[in-house]
Amino acid sequence: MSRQSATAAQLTPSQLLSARARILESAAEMFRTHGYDVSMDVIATAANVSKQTLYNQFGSKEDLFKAMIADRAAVMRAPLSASALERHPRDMLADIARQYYQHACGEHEIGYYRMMIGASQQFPDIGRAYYEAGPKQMVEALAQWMAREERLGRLDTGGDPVLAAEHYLSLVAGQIEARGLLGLWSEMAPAEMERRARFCADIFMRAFGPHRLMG
Amino acid sequence: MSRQSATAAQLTPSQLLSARARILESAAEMFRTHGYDVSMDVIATAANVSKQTLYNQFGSKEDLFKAMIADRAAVMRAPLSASALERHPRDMLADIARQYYQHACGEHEIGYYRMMIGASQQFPDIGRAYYEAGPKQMVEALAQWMAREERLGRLDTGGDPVLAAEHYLSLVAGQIEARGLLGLWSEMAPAEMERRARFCADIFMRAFGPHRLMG
DNA sequence: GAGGTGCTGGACCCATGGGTCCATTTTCCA
DNA sequence: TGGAAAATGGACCCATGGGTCCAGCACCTC
Repeated sequence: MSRQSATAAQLTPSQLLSARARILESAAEMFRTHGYDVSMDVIATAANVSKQTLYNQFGSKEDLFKAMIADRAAVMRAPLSASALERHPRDMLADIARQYYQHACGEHEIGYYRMMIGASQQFPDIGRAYYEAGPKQMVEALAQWMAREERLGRLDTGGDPVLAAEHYLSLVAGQIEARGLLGLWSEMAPAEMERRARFCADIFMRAFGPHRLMG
Repeated sequence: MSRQSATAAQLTPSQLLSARARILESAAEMFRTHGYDVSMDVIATAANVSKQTLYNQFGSKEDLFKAMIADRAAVMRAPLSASALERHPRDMLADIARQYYQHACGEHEIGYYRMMIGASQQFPDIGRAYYEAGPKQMVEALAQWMAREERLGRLDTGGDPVLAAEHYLSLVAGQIEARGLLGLWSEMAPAEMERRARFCADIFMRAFGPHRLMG
């Protein structure tokens, strides 16, 4: 009885990866969709791997989970493309919002976020790791950019670019993220994304633009 | 062998409640701190009740959980006190932020929120119920107030008070909530709360105040 | 082709936990 | 005060799931 992978014509892309990578990929998917409660059997089946191999590669469920987190963290990097830094702040900000709406608030990413939140109760260090690999990186990158714009006289954050950056990201994420975490999917249309992105950028510029009305 | 409750002098407050209320209270606490995975034995012990009583009152773990949600939802009402509606918007807004920082973003409330997020994966209808009993109520109450203020000429939300209300709440919650969900506790000092509350109100007024600079 | 290495699948062990049962005790109300 | 109703606690059933073991098979290297 030859295994599936013996029939070369039917190799799916994931089967071409090493066993370890394949396991990590499947584990991420299973953890994301089922939470930490997925059984190891399910993960093994999804990875098209025997349970024993799974335990050979990763000593325990906890270890597998942590390895997967570390693997995912590497994927989450480079959130703010350093390109096009010379555009007008309003355009840059709107673009950040657009990117967020297109990539970061879908069922996929929110699923990971939800999983991290659940896991951070069981494994406290995981919450910190996720925060520092994800949200914190975005805040810092944005704050640096804002500080630069402030020196150029194109923004006025009142000397606290970090707080301003946090506020902008909160503005963008808004209730969207909260609704997603609770499983309420609103299926934003492209036009709606565009509207919200512009709205966020406008609001921010009104509050932090160079010609502030009041001190 | 007399039971604890027979010695009247040592009755704790929770023992004075009816069995059902006591169970709900303990269940909420256990679910909050341990997630949905707490065993029924632990809940029964915490409620100082036998397992059988627990199953007599609530048919199953799932039913108990849902009953607890419903019970909690009733507690979460009345987030925006209707009093003092005639104050200056800036003060009103700052006060909302203050209330949030003092009550809604502590370990306790965030714990419930985290639990809901976890549960909404297992029981999809719970996410909606929680959202509608909690965040949505706040958004709507705030939006109504904003619409009123707009008619009075003291705010200018551009005709979308709901979006403005969502934005203000996002501004207030900001990264605080995200960090709390991931188990990162920053222990905000009162002075810091005050600073953030004022900052939020100021920012909002700059963007949505009556004398807007640009359309 | 011999032999080591590693994978497979499937049986297996055992702790946990949802849920039930029941003999006994407590409580409550007539 | 007596009896029904409800609570107790502790044994019990059984499904699930983490983790192990093992006999066989595939592959790779010398």
